[in-house]
Amino acid sequence: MDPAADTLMLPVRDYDLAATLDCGQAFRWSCRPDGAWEGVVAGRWVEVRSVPGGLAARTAEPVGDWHWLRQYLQAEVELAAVLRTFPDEPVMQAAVGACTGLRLLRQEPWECLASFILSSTKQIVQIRQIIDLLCRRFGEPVAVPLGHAPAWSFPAAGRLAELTETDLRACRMGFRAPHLLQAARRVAAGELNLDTLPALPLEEARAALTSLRGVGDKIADCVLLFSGGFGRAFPVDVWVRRALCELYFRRRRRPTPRQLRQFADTHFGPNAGYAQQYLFHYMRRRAATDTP
DNA sequence: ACCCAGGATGGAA
DNA sequence: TTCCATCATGGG
Repeated sequence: MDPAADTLMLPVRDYDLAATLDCGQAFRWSCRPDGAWEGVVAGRWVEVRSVPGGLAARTAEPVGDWHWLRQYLQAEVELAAVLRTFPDEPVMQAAVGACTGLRLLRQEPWECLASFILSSTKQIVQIRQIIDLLCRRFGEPVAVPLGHAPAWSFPAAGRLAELTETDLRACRMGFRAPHLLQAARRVAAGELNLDTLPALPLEEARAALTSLRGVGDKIADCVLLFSGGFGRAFPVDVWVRRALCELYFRRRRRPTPRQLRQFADTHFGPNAGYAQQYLFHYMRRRAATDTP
């Protein structure tokens, strides 16, 4: 054990690390053969593993205040209480039954916004590759355990703001490059303050985000749900649309985006975003296992 | 070769 | 309104 390392124990039950860290809400985690997950949060390398009674975390350097990780993992959330707010119907029962322990993280706003700007029409594997390239090129090296492979922070908005579109395109992000660049510049200039979004009503926060080029309702809701604490934000991507159409609109005409929004806003309750993540994970897992 | 991916946008029908 | 092409890139 590295003498410079620091550890933290988080008592929690119903926390499925694999489902949570690898379900498309965050893109920087990797699972080691021994089952531990490592990533970079708030500019620190960190390893998290499941242990009897909860989660155990380890950093490369001493940590005084663990708030950054407690905030990120949201282990104090009582999952059972969240699940109880879901509508009592067979679809949600099946979705919850398929992946107990799936949780929502509370991510850093800029990394979350930038990541989902890069997510449009990309598979999760590719999103991870793009973000990895971006961090290697423009992030800051962070301390890692002795002998460990190097790791980088997620580049700050101010760092990306000083780049050119060509620099970003070199990270294989294609037409998303100008979108990311504009977002970085507006955030760095203080024209868009991500830290104040959580205090706004959902509609206003969403409008602030969709004022960015390349950010529509779906990406905005990802940012609001995964980093802003908006429990009712409900991102509708291809998987969730598929879930809603197949599981709730079976015998009806193909719903318009407007109808889907209306349904999502009224059917799933105060933790609609949580329900959405269960549907997302449920559909993806089904697709992965059903097909030969 | 073809279709699809945690989309968004502007213009045509 | 709804439909459609386009954007860039890589996996299956």
